[in-house]
Amino acid sequence: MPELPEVETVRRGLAPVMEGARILSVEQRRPDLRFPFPADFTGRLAGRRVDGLSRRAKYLLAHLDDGLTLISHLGMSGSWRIEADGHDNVPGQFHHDRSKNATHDHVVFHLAPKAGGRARIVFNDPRRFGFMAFAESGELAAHPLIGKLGAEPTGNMLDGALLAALFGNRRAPLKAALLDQRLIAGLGNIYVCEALWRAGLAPDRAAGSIVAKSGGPTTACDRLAAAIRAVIADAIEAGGSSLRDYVHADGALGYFQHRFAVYDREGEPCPKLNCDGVVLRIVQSGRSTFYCPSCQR
DNA sequence: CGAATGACCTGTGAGC
DNA sequence: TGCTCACAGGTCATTC
Repeated sequence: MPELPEVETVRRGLAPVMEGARILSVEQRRPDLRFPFPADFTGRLAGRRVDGLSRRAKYLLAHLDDGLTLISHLGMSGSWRIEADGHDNVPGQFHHDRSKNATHDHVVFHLAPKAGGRARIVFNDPRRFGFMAFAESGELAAHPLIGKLGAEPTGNMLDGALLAALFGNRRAPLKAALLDQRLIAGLGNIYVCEALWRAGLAPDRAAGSIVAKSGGPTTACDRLAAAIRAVIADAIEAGGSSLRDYVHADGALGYFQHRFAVYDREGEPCPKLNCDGVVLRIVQSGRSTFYCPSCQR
């Protein structure tokens, strides 16, 4: 369920255990997820120390002490969980109650955390749309999965001018343009719906149509950029959002925001102040879009 | 090149 | 209870 905020939340959950930890061994329980695992996957990880854990768009990046980067993606249903390993206690961790069956536990990392003790982190993914890959030392920026990603929707990079430049004369609907990871990287179906609602823009408008010919003080592109950043920042702050089978890295469910302004709220009143619209569901390029036809134009 | 479609895979909830 | 169907937060490959 992971869009950027969920991946960032996972990163923050994993970092205290993974960063500085030595990888003792890795269990790989099947030959592939969405793609085959890299050659000698477990062999290249065993014995390495994790220098840092970062994120690019929806990719989680583990930087190893020999320069190798482990790239992982959660797909639609992937999750990580942390468990104590052996009899040692890992400080601050971690239940493994969760009557979750282990059927879809595909990869297990056995770690010696910096803080001491033993931990294991487990990658679970029922639908197996997730995957793992390596970027060789020095090749991360040009990696096929990473190199063509667009702007991060966090921080100051994303503003109205950038959106105007990206959208140009594109005829694709706003919804499709915002989902295109080559333009902005990290938005998914939920946060695109939410951002368009916040910006008051209809999802089926051509992306190019919101680019002002001669700009007023605040253009539609400015509003949209601000809305995207706010939606993402709020979600990261809330610890990400979850539905159904998403599991927080430390197993803490119920931590997340479960309600959205328009996403999955077909037929409900638009929550915007003084708007009497009703949330509509339409299908764009095969995926549900939720929006308010009254205040999104 | 941009845009639209199907494919990948399992689980869940709704409706009968 | 059990069956079938529609649908699910992502990306890639193929086609026009």
